[in-house]
Amino acid sequence: MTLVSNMFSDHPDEFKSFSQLVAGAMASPAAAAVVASAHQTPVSSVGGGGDSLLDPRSKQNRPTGLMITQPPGMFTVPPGLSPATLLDSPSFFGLFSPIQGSFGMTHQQALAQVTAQGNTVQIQSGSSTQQQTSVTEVPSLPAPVQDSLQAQRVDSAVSVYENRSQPQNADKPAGDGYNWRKYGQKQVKGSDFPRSYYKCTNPACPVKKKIERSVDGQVTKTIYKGQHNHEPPQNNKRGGGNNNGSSESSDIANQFKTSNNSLNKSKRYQETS
DNA sequence: AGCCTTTGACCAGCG
DNA sequence: TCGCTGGTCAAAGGC
Repeated sequence: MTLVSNMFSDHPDEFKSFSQLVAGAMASPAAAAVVASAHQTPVSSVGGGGDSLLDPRSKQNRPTGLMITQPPGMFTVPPGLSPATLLDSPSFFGLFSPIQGSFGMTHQQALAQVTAQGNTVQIQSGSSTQQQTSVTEVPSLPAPVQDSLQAQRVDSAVSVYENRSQPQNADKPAGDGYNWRKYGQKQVKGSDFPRSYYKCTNPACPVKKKIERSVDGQVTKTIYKGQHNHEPPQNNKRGGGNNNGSSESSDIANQFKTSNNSLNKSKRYQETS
């Protein structure tokens, strides 16, 4: 984080376009992890362990095209961390504690607090082996899901370091602590790659995620979204569109809307696994 | 048998 | 009002 922050602030004229910026970021795996997270809310920034991302010079010097808006309550974590392992990580709560005033709280307390807030967590992931910067948004987990994931998180915590150096597999994303079922795929406007839609297979789990993958199978973007426990159950009406009653999902969808011409939904891509 | 993926169709939101 | 777009459903087929 600090490395990139310094890169922006020390060389304000060095990156003038998105491609230049990405190229520069890719030169450093650590830098790649924060390319798209340049603009953070205060909550987002605490993960950097300080004020490195709050440097006003950084904001001024970045091209506007790079700016990615984020809903409040999102923050970034290093590549390779899964939602489940993230929740189990002491550093995860360290990310929240400065804002929440929860220094010294237990994992259970912090977990409950985060869940109650219904925050969405955004993870930026990238590696030297990936040509795209991955964006992962992770929802806070509903309590039933947290319970069901307790055992899984033990294994996830062990494997997190192994995963860091490996490309993500969107088709078999069980490594993030969830079991997913794909329920749709579509070519979306403004994206070069098809977007796949996954649901958590756990009946008590409202979490969904969208994954965009490049033609060579690399994950370019992962967006998690979840529903709060107090929200009404989903309408099972066929073809419901945004009829799940979740305002959050609309916000996230709008976050990635663009004005480019579309490739119709009929255009499908065959994913390889 | 059960779960998963694929994919055409449907629907709501939005400009 | 209408067309575009993203998100979802559900039948069909595969494993």
